[in-house]
Amino acid sequence: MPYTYEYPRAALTVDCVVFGLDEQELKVMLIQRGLPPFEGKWALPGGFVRLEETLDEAARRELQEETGLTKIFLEQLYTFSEVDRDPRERVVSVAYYALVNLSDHKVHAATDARDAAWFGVHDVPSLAFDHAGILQMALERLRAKLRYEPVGFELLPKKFTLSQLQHLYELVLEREIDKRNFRKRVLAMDLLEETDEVQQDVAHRAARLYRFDERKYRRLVKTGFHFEL
Amino acid sequence: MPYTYEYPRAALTVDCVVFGLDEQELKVMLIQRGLPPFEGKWALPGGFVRLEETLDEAARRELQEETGLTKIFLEQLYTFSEVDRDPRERVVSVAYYALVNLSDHKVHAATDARDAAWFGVHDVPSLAFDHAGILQMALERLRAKLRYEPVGFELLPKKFTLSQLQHLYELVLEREIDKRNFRKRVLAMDLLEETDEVQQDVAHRAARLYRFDERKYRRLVKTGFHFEL
DNA sequence: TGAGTTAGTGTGTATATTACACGAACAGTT
DNA sequence: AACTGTTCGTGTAATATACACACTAACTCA
Repeated sequence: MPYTYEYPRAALTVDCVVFGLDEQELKVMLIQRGLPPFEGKWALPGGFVRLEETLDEAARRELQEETGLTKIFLEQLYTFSEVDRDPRERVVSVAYYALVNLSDHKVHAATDARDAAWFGVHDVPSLAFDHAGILQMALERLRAKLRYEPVGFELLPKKFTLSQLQHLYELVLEREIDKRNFRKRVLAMDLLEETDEVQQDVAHRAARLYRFDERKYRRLVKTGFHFEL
Repeated sequence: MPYTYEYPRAALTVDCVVFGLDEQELKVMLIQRGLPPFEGKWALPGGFVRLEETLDEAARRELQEETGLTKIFLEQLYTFSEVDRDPRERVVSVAYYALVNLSDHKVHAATDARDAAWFGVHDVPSLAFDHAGILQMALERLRAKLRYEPVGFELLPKKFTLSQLQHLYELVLEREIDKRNFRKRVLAMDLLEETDEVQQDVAHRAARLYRFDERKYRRLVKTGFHFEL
């Protein structure tokens, strides 16, 4: 069943840059393409937008279909529109970036992807389309956001230690942070709730677990509070 | 000449939020629609994206066609995709925001717009489509950017006084700023070049004119410098 | 020459940021 | 039971930054 229009139209896709945090590294999810163009190449998960869904919905649906990820942090990044970015025809792609914590979400490849896998952000293979550029922009955005919005917690389990949090900041921002000053600043914001639990199964003194109090954050924002780390 | 596709496609448009600065107020450019839907209503300038142009190019072309504005600061804002945002059919719109200085650019309405005019941002009429939401987001973005990127200069003439600059910050951020501290901070960044000219035709002591040194800014950014006001 | 208006300037105080090191806690090993 | 290895958790002093604040200078116009 063909669809006909008076003027030519670009195809519209979404692409997702999914970041995850591992003990040692910031990772990004890639899928190996099972279909042309760029068959066999690694690419960002994504696909065509349907007429009855918004872009956000399309991004979530594609993530679910291709990687099994659901209910994760997802935010629009930028819309890429170079005329020749897809060799087949004119395709405009709205890029999203997503944050997941690797301990809670196991990834499985599906449908039109041969395989899905995590790559260290400094160790990604050559990518299909203009996906390298999209990844680059997503990284810059993540680094910027981390400083003035509490998005980092999305990369950690619900309960985490202050060291894990610091480690995350060090990995993403690629600079060392002083432990005492970091803890002072974080706790001074009064957005972390101390739980009565500690880390399990570590071969050294166990660290206290904290939880990010998102309600409190939202309340404070309305009164002019401004997150900053 | 019809264009046929295997799957249905959304139409793709760009919409531009053009900000301008007047002595008293931050203004936004609106056009009065000359065609349905929303005929006669005020709306953001914009229109359909052609297959042979990028989104940036489309935004610049539409601005040129509808308002005569060229060579202005223009940056992508967000892509809006609510399924029913256009009553005719599915239309996805990529929003841009632009900054112009009113003294150098005179606006004239054209083509499919009945009229183009500036409105104070706190005094806009009811707008077509979801343009009120787009304007809202553009304002938030402008306020945020003003603080950590030197975009404010785009709203001023090439040579301006420190008072004009301060006035701009006060108008956009909607708070008063201490004169001495503001001048200290601005000059400490060492990005303004003092000209040997002063204001003309004022009925009081004339202020010195300054110029923003964009080259210097770009150079500094590469070495890790971070604008902040 | 006097009135009105904006330009231009410095200092002290409070607050925030930085740099920095060691004893406590716990698991595992001998 | 003692020892080893590892991470946890904590405070202070020095420095830098942010803030509050008021008067004289320069100019136009009546």
